Amino acid sequence: METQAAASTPRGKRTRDAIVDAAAALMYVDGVAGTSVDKVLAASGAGKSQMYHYFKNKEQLVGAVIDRYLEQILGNQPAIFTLASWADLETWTEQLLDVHRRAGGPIACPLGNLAGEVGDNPKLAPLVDQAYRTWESHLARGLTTLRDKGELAPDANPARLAQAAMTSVQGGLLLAHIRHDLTALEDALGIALAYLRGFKR
Amino acid sequence: METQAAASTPRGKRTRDAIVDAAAALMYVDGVAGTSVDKVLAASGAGKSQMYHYFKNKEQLVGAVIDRYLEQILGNQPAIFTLASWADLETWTEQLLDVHRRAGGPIACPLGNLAGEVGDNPKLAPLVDQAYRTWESHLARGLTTLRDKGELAPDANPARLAQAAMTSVQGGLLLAHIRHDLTALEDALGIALAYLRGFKR
DNA sequence: AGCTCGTTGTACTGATCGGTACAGTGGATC
DNA sequence: GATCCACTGTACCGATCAGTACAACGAGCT
Repeated sequence: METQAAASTPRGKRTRDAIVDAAAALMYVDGVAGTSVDKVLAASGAGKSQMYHYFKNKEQLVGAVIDRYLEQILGNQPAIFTLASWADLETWTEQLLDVHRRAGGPIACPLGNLAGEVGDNPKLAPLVDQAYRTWESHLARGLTTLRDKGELAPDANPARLAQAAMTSVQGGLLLAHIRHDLTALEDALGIALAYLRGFKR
Repeated sequence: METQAAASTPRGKRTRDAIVDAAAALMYVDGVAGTSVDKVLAASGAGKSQMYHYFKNKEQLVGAVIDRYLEQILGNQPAIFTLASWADLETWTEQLLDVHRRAGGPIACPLGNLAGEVGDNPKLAPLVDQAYRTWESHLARGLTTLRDKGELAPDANPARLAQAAMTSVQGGLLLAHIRHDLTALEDALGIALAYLRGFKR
């Protein structure tokens, strides 16, 4: 048993989810190290035995939180799953902005927040990396669709363009975060879209 | 005595600097919360009484570290102080890349790493914000120079363009960090430069 | 020499950390 | 209704955390 972290009962699944949800919410605001296991359990109403029943250690919990973040992020930008036109790309950027316009919490990407702290943790860094790659792959797939439909130049590289778009999203969110001002993200997305349109066919 | 953190003797200054240097290096890799005061003191060879002689608490040490990061960053891209032509801008991006090409440590912006963790700390977040604004202001000043020389469109907004460039730098560095691959930064800087050149006159 | 004050070393404290031990409990299955 | 096992509650552990107490040092000044 290496991975552990399974729940075989509906009740167990609910408890496990509650722990991950509480951890995700707390770590979004206070960071990984700033969120103790005890706080997570207090917030989720679970006991310590549950936590260590489902997770080998805190690191593994953080791993589950990273997965949860990816789910939340993609769930907040559903247009990314069906990108097939330039209008869809605009819709996608609008969804991205809307998430943070209705922001209750801080303006920030939960994965981006983790990136600095988790940085070079040998167990966690690959998980963050993978999450970003998954996110980006949806973008790349959409751009490939556009290219196949002849709306994007045949020599355009969807993977590379997708990475460029991701850098804009992340940079824009980072600046918007520390400035408490969405303008940085709006501009960054505008520039990214303009750049992509440069490959319009 | 609110700020404390002064050294009035050469010896004291050396000790204080050693503490800040050690803290800066450790926090770059392990993050703020992951770097205990004890580790900093062990690495700097100082004792606890020194630390609390020069800093009221750990938070204030982190404040000094943020300032140190800004000094290091600007010191690594001296072209930013004398931007006066399009060639200077290219030189600047090259310096930015060179820093991380000879990287011993991780590919990352120390301020960007902090951004996620410090996030919404009421004392530290403003310091990170201010550091970024200072950094960006040098860029804006350079763009203003270009505009005044007639090499940039008169209606171009240097502050806004500078912010756009910063988002590219930060986004590129974040992706390059988690991918251990400078390509993301190279592309981001290339796109940023191309965007700026769109306002060339 | 003696005084002063910035500076230093070491020992300590109470709180909190991640993680463990262990005795249960409750609902499904036979 | 006995059994089984996933699940739960609580008490506890050693380590480490940020921060404090306090006695001493040492260089410049008079």
